Amino acid sequence: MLEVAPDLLGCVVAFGGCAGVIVETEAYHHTEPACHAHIGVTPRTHVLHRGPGTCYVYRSYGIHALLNAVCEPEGIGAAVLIRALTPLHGIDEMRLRRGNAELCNGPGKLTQALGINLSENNTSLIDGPVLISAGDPLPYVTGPRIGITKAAELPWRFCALGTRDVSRPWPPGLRESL
DNA sequence: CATGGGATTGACT
DNA sequence: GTCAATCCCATGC
Repeated sequence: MLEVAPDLLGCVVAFGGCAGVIVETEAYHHTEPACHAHIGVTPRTHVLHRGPGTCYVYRSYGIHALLNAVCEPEGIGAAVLIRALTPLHGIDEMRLRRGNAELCNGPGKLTQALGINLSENNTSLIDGPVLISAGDPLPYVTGPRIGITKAAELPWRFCALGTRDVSRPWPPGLRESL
């Protein structure tokens, strides 16, 4: 889990003609209360227990879809939240959905840019429709996770260095790495 | 069956 | 910096 989250930095996520390089992730594990799987297996969280390569999409604040990659073995509830991408392909299509705002520098923004919604929940990240393919490792820094109220002190946020495409607040050291 | 909280964003003071 | 928007689902009566 804590290996997979930084490993995903530099990987490519693709959906419907659009693609981007992952530059920011956060790790969630059922042993800590910020993870949805912490409460156990329910109709909502069973997706988190289905094993590596499963796509978990859920709606936050009633508005935004957040994209996760399940990565612990089957039966262990855990996932990596994809928080930001560097746009790679289909940028025109992303702009149609996002307007002139930033395209992918936030978990709710990137799903809107790629067109991912709740119907992609519980699908395969290997067979599609959402695809994640391996990429070159990126240098990164760790920090506390963003926007949560429980277990906020765990340094389970992973940000690639040398890119402006991560969500705010930027971690210390990012600005200097540009 | 009613209620409340949430891994966010964008607009506004 | 603050705040509302708004849907899904877990929880409690």
